[in-house]
Amino acid sequence: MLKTSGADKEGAAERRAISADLIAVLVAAPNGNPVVLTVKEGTTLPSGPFALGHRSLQSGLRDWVEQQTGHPLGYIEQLYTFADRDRSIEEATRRVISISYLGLTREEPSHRTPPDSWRNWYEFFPWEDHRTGAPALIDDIIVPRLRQWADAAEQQDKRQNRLRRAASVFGFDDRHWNEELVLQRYELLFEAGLVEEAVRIKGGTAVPGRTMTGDHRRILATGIGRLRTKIKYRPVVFELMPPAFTLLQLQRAVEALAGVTVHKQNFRRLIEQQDLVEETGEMSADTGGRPAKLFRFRHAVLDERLVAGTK
Amino acid sequence: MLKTSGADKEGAAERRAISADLIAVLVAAPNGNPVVLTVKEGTTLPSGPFALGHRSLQSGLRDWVEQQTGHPLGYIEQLYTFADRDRSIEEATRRVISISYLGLTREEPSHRTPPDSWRNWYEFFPWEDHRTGAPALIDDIIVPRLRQWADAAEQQDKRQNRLRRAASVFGFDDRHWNEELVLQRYELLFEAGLVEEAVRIKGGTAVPGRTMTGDHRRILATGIGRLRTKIKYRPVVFELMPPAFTLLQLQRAVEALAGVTVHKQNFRRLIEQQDLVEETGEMSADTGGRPAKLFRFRHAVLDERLVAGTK
DNA sequence: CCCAATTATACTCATTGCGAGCATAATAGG
DNA sequence: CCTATTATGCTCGCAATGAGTATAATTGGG
Repeated sequence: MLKTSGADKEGAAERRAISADLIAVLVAAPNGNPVVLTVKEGTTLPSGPFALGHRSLQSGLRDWVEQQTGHPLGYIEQLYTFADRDRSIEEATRRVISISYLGLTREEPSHRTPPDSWRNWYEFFPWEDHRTGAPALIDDIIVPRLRQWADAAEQQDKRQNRLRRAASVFGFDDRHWNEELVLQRYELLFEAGLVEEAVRIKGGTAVPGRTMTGDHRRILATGIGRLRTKIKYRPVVFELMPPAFTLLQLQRAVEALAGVTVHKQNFRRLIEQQDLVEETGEMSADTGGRPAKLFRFRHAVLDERLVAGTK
Repeated sequence: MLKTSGADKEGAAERRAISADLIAVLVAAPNGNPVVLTVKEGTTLPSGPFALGHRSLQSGLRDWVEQQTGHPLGYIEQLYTFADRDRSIEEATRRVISISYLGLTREEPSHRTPPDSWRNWYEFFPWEDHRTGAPALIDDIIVPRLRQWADAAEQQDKRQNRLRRAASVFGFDDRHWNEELVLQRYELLFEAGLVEEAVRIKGGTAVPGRTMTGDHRRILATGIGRLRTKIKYRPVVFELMPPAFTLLQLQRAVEALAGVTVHKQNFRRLIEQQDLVEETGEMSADTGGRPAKLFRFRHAVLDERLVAGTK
């Protein structure tokens, strides 16, 4: 399988059968709405074959996105490379390697893209939005069905195990909700046969939540989870913000991504004591209450030190 | 470059030119020695073509490693996928995608592998071992040469920028050392022309530190950095430990990976309050001082909750 | 013009986590 | 018996953090 060196002959036939795709999870957050770019009526993440023309994966992705959306891509990060044989049916003889990326863009979804191609990502993961408390669907549907699934195991210890895992990722039986475990929750639901993608294979009925082609929803879950982790220790939210913003707008963006609310005063304390922003001098009028100062991101912090994030 | 769908015809010719490799960063820590598996006299990481026969990348890697070393692979994590055109010379017409993995193994490097194929990883990164204080080579060689490099920039602000970056990743000018920035330090040295791999291209002379083939040292840096981050929030060190160990042995393993020492009492407090281990009932005789209790990892914690690591 | 609703912003307080140190216990080896 | 070495228990103080109180400045509706 693995040899100690790269160049050998017998691998040549196999190599021909390999092709590579890029898959992008492109995120924006116009007025506190967490959205992701999709194609084909929200069923598919934008992707395509990886060609030779580009210097690197990142530059290829960046060029393509900027051309498609007309907006600069602020931040790019590689997510994961998938190459499992069961990714799709045609791969019995041919292997597709999919390299997925997370990209953040500052701008409002615009004219260049069809209006419905940016989707609120909670359509795909309705159980992930806890900004107004835990969604009813968790207690009403998900937890009971996970309990059923746990009970269905043969051995005692396996039942316990399933229940513990379920409780720990979904935060019931007084564990608390950890918003970063997006992928773990999706995988648990998949394993329990509660998402459409699993139903296709094993049968049964899924819990609510829009499905996607192939394993795209899993890739999206990976991206959201990664982003939720990242905002806590790197100032990446600013890649989603307009040049000037109020602190509440910034907070709303963080909350949109994290899917939980934060304490307003403490949020501001954190942002300010880290010197992440500076006042523009202007005020925002349309806050609906007392006018708020406008701030901009201090780009200098990126050089000064390896800074913490927003949480 | 990217299309909205995977299956199109014009990409076919290009696809044929793509091949995929796996590259492994395999780590062990026999008696507090951080070692990595290498081939070709320590110049190369084990790697080989990625074949179609396996269900997934991970299972392929696992099978291969267990067969080669005769020891089970405790933990596997994908590191990064490289596909930049300038990775090597032959790739003008053919693109090699390299998928790199980090793997941890519990056992002592053994009979199955030649004795020198496990190398202390600080041979490759002598500036990374701060267990007995900052290595002299940092103040004596690296810092002066980085200052030279910073001074060599044309514009004032670029000089400042370089100096700030250098100070921040290498922890001089009273910033403190952040052991996680392994990759950032390597990349800075590369950019400054101070590692052999850069010297090959730009000329000049490198600072001490064993070099590797192609970009293997960069991949190793990625792996070490990732592992240093990971041990802080996931209990992965235990994958490197024998079934029973003293708390000091555990601490030495953590220190070996992190490259810094930790406060003994606080370390124990942390381990115990997290319920990561349980007493075996046995005592270790050969500690050289007061006998120490032997502990084992509580595997149950992996199900119970998403636990923190050792720091 | 006043009042309710909404948002901004300044402080305070208690708890926790964590770095750092002191003190004591138990062994080996000379 | 003394010293070196390791194990282990405990305390102190600071910094970060979660949560609440109080006050200021708007808008919009009666």
